[in-house]
Amino acid sequence: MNKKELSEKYIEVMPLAMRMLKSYIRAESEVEISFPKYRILSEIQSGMHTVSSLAEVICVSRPAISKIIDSLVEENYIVRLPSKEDRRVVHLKISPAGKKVFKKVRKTASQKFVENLDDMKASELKVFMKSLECIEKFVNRKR
Amino acid sequence: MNKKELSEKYIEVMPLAMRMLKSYIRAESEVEISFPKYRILSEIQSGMHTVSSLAEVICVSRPAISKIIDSLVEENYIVRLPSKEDRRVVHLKISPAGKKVFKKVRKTASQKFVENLDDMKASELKVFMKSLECIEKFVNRKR
DNA sequence: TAGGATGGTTAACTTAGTTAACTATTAAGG
DNA sequence: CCTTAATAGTTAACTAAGTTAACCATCCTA
Repeated sequence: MNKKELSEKYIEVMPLAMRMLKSYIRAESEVEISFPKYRILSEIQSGMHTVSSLAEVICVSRPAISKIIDSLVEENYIVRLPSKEDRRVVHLKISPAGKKVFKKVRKTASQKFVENLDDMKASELKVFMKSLECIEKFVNRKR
Repeated sequence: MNKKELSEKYIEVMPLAMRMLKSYIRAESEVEISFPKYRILSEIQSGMHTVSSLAEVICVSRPAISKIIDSLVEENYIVRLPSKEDRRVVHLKISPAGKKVFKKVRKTASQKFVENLDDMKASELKVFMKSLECIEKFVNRKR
């Protein structure tokens, strides 16, 4: 197995896979949301509730996060809550509206995705899942 | 196998995989190049030599491609050659400098990638390759 | 208690994308 | 032929998302 070949395949495939995903996220006709915003909502829900932690997990600068937060606050999808313990930090909380949008977008994306899977056999699905887990293992090694 | 689970895994893993790739492309310290530019150089070399064909394969609007081409021409990495047969079309050709940069960046990215693989066994590499092929098959179905 | 570290924001800028409108050219039907 | 439609590319005007540098407020620590 040629490692160089492998890396070239990776370089070839990932942008396509990512583009497909983005098109799913943005395919929601009623509630439009960008992919970065979707990711932020998602991460906040799974416990990342400060600008710094978001910046770290998404691997983006803090000002970038701060600006997207501005826009999400503007849209009433999240609220900024200054911390009592440490007055430098601002806790980010998803609003009911934000939760609703997030769920809707996730559902639509998931449906689109599933549509694309509908003629796959169980065995193929299993292979697909294993593939994703393999990629996941790769991106998570050596942090 | 739960299809919804599968889609959620996909949504989780792909952004990470993509971010890793981008960091490799931009890791070249001497010759810095953005990922979209890298992709365009890559596609031109594999035969896509008009704005339209690039826009289609990269799934981006033609004006977007046209503008990046402007910048690549400015940097002397590619040249625009008006076609003789059809005077509407402009053929894009990579310059020696462009080829050099592309190769250098690809080499660096590939090295970084390979570094990350170095403790993988042959069998694991094979699984990885199969995984990428699986993803590839998925993104290429139903066009 | 002074000095450095941390958390967040603002400012100024760049890149990459969008749609709409335009020019030039080619293809096609009556 | 000649008008009309389609195609290739660019320009214009705009937006989103990213960068670095600089700044303020707060907290920690020697």
